Amino acid sequence: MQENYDAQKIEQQAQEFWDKNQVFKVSEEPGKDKFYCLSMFPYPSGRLHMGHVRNYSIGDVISRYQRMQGKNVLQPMGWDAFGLPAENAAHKNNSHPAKWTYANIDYMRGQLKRLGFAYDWDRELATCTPDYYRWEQWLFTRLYEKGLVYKKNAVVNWDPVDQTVLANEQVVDGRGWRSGALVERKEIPQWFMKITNYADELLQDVDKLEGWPEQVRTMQRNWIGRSEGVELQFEVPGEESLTVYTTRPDTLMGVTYVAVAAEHPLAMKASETNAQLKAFVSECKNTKVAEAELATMEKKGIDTGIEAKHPISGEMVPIYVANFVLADYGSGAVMSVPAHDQRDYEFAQKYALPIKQVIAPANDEACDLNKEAFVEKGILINSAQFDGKTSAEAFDAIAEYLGKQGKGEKQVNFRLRDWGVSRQRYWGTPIPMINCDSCGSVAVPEDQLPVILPEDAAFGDDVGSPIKKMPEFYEATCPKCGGKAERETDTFDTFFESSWYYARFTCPDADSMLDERANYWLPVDQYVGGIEHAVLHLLYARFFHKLMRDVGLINASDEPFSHLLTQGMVLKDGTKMSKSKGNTVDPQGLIDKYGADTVRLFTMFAAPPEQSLEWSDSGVDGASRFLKRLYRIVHSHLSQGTAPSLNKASLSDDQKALRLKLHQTIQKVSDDIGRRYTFNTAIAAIMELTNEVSKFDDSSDNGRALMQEILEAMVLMLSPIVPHFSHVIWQALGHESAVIDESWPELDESALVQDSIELMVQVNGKLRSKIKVPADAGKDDIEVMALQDGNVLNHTEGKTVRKVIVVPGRLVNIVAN
RNA sequence: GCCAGAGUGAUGAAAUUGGUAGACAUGAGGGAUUCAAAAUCCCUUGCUCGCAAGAGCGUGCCGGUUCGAGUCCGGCCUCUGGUACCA
Repeated sequence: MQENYDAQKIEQQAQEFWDKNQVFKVSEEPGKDKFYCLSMFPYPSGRLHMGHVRNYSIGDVISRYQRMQGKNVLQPMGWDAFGLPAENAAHKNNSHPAKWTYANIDYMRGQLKRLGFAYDWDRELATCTPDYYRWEQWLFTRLYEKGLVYKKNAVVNWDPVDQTVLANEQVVDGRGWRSGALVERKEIPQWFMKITNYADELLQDVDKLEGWPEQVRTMQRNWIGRSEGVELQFEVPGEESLTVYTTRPDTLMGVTYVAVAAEHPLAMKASETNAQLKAFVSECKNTKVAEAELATMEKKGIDTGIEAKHPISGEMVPIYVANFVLADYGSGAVMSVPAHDQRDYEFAQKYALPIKQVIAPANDEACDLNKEAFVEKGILINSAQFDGKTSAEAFDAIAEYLGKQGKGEKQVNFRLRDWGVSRQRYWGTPIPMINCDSCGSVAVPEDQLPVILPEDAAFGDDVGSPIKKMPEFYEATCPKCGGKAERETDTFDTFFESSWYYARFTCPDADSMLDERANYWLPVDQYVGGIEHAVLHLLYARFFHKLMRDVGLINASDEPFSHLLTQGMVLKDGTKMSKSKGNTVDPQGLIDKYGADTVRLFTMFAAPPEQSLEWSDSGVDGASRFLKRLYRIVHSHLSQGTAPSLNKASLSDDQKALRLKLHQTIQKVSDDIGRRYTFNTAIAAIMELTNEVSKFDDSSDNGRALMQEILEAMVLMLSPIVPHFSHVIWQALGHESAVIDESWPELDESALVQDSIELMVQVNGKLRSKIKVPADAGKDDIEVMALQDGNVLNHTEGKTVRKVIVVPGRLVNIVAN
């Protein structure tokens, strides 16, 4: 063994061994417990950033730990390769998205290999290859046949100067980021997937996800947002009735106006003869298509001059056009009850609309309608025949009344909207549809798939998707009538690709979307990724899993990910590290300077995985110091020759104490890595043990034997975290085998037995002393010992002891006054 | 706005089920070693008072529950993520 720790050399040596012996390659082994550990695959943005290193280190630690538990572990890696940044880079560099993407993949693959992650690289996939995306085109056409896909108009951000659709992040202060033009909302036809058909199942199955963090389950539930309410109609003389949905039908008698979206047909019609209204509708066009924008902007509205008839009272109420009503959600119209809804209240105050109280507080709750709306439930007043009913009773009574009149009925509603999958971009999967003048939308037949994205498209500074200007791409023949038709030039939302990659990894070379191998490996046992994906990506992947199940591709599971670890963000200067913010720390420099193991160790040590990690360059030194120190300890131990075997029966007190520490450490580290996933405290425990070991100077046979036992256990426990270091040290410690094939160290319960333990003694909840008691001491004995303690007597003198609380193994609290 | 988190020394953090607040590490200060430096090793390090023993205070803010609260409850403040076309 070389005297000094040379990370670069050791890491090269370990990696050559892994490569040569193909140790990460894995196949189905029926009869052996499988463990599928997946880290969210990266978008190939150029270089790895610290968030990647953190994410993949976590996944690798879990994978290697599970392998040491004897599991058949699958850990794959691939590339989420379609997306907007590639197009932006292509425009900027006058290059091509494909070229940029593939170059990034090559570079980043090298970085991942350099970090020593135990991936089965034979399963690598990139979503921008036809071999991959053809199967989602195939699924889409199947779903079209099943009626789960449809086309409708939806609003996008439109840049009137560049004549292109903008992503929300491309809209800065209401203007296009390139042109600076005021962005307009524009309705265009787009493809949708009926995720709402699965809303009930997606919601109910959240209950099954016991291996998920509670916060993510809550976010999923809230996002789906099931509510029970009533859908009802307001007649509009001479026009179509307005349909509205409310979760508070008990407040129906308090409706004083109705609001519709600017894009609503009624608004459009009224604005034809009303210049002021027309100007307002036009102004409403200048808001970005983002919920946060709509929710925080100043609420404005204008009277259409049209009135609607209240379905119960028959009174006429004004119809307003309001900028906060979503056109493509629900019916584009809402009823307003200013007395019992805060937003309606503020709107009514602003436009001097009547505020009619119809709910009185049931208890002594505050209700001052001069100050704010009363939003709690209560007892109905001013509601004709419904007066005196509770809100709950009125809910049913009003729904029943409306039902009899044919003006409404109870309805379950979801906040979740259908998934719009069309993107007006180039670098994505072509949507496999053909538009025929006589047949309408026709799916591309299976034998004509894949629809290949032309990678030779011209890509200059001209914005917009080049395939929209490529006749050789869009000119097509209608599969139904054989007539001239046009191919869809929109591409899929990139969430499409990331919604099923986890399944494709089980059979990346299958000549169908999935084959039987999927049922062996799925579901993913442990999924690891950023908390930013807590809602959308995870929901879409759950949806896809159910879709693939329902077309018969998966039969053994209803959910894709049984355990989820949501890794916190790596922050720099208090904000997310990301390429778009330009505050990334390049891990490459650290790897070059310290080696992969130090970078991995520091990343795991700096914070628990679920917590955000504020990056600081200092601290990496500490990780490096620890490895050097441990290396020196091993070197010095080995320089004394081969250690004899341990005689457990004749341990000295010091040896016993150190062996206790060792097995306490094994117990803690096993729990921290195996159950808690708190790698930082696992490492801290090993560091503590190292500190004890370096104070231990004992060259007796049993001393050296104990040292060997400790060093071997430490190397095994560290091997998931610093695998190169551990690979080399393990062999130096005299083993022929590779550490990656070893089992996790075993706990010796007998080493944990202690004769006496220390208890804290409090007087009135304040720590006053510590006492040492026999491990098997009874409560009464402990109480007596505590009360006799010198400093305890100082604090109880002149007082009466009222109560003594003994918490076994922990503390004694004496209550005295 | 809404949904979900977070807030503890100079810094990253620990405290797992309501039971020693600050483990482990960084930084800083002091010392050893060295011609010198680097590296390494040892000691000190929440604040205040005290020679010391020890005492008081201390986990974003205000209040509550409890023998006991960083942890539970109510109300705030600040920051972070998501908010359906960034991924």
